[in-house]
Amino acid sequence: MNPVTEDADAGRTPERLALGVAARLSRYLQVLTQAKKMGKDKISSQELSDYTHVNPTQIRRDLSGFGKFGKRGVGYSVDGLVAAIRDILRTAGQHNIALFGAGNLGKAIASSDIFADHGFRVVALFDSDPAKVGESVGPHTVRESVDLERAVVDEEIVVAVLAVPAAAAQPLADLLVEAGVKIIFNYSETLLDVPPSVTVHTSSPAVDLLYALYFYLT
Amino acid sequence: MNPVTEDADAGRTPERLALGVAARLSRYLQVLTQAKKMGKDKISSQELSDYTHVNPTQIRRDLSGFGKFGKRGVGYSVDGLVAAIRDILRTAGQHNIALFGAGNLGKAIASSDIFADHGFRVVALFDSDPAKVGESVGPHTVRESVDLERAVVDEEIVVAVLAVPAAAAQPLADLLVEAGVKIIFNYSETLLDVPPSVTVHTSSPAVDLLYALYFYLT
DNA sequence: TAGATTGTTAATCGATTAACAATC
DNA sequence: TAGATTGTTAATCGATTAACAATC
Repeated sequence: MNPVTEDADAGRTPERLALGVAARLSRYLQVLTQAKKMGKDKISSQELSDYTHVNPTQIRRDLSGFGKFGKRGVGYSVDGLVAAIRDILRTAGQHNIALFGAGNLGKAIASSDIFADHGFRVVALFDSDPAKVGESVGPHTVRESVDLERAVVDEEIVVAVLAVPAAAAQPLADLLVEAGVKIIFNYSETLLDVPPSVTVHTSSPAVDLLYALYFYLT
Repeated sequence: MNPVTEDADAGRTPERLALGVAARLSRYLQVLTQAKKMGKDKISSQELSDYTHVNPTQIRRDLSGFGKFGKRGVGYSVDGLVAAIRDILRTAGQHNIALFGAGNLGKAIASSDIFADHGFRVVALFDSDPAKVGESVGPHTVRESVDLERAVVDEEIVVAVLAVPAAAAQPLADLLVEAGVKIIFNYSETLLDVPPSVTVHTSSPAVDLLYALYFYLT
């Protein structure tokens, strides 16, 4: 039940998705992945709305722009929708991640399957502390950052996840840019300066919390 | 140099901010906090734009709706703008957090100052594992969850941060709702079912990554 | 069939941007 | 003064929503 039997995508979506649509589709995907784990087979736009806080009409609208994925009176097939959204986002494949920092946060990420569920595979774990090199963390062995440039090329690493102290973040980012990494996921608080061709996403739980708090306090 | 000398806010912003505005103001605040750490005194809308990827005109527009915080030809005072935004978001005070789970992730959060920078104070660290109770993590001592309900009331806890295994998340959320917690910050992958009066924010780095990847691949 | 839920329209609302005078 | 950057307007564009026929 492949939702796209012809290679018609190039014709249908010649341009990028609007930022908002891409963000929402990613969120639907997360909920669908969890719903599947919980044994759900079908899901309605109303249920998706309960978990994402996106208006159900808008969910149907977002999806219907790309095809008719639902069944009236029934809802959407969880598997079918996962496949459809992955196709729309063109992120159906496997993507390799390098993880930097084997402290508490690095270990937490390396041991979790939060990335694996979405097709991201941690293929390397680096730490600058010689005492940590060689240590085992989950399925990984901590490596020296000296291998960095070769690893990026050899292991086709597109994304670097930074779980390092604030002071180490910018120098490391510079090395990563030079090595050809295109997306840096920054868990430190530092503001990173990189060329425009590289995307930095800084994780900021405190910002999310401020935002949630505003709507609680008002 | 208090940007709001009269208590005119009630008159000026009788309603909630639009969702987008509140989200963006939170992000400006994060950048400003970091800029201050880096010793910056003044900042322009262009610089703010470089770090937030928000259009500089929109930044000025967002801010000018609440007052004239900048100086033409100069920019914004970092300190002044931090105070102004905290005032607009009404999150100028201290807010108490309870943290659940003293595993790798819980330890990482407890030791970080990522929340402290924004006025959030971790006042309690709980773990259900008796072996961990009593252990020291940064400035905290791991407590038993039995104290939960009393702690929420006595220590005025508004936000609970969940760094627990997926299987433990929903039962814990049920307890927290009963104890009167209003905001749950969920670091597990689980979809949590809570009453409408409680806000759940599920952290999903993989979703953010999918989103970033889409714009890299296209 | 009866009930439920999608797909889609039409209308509104808010977000976004370019441009530029005001002014530090 | 000259250069820079804000505050603000006006015009456009996309997001959001209610409503309902189509149909499973």
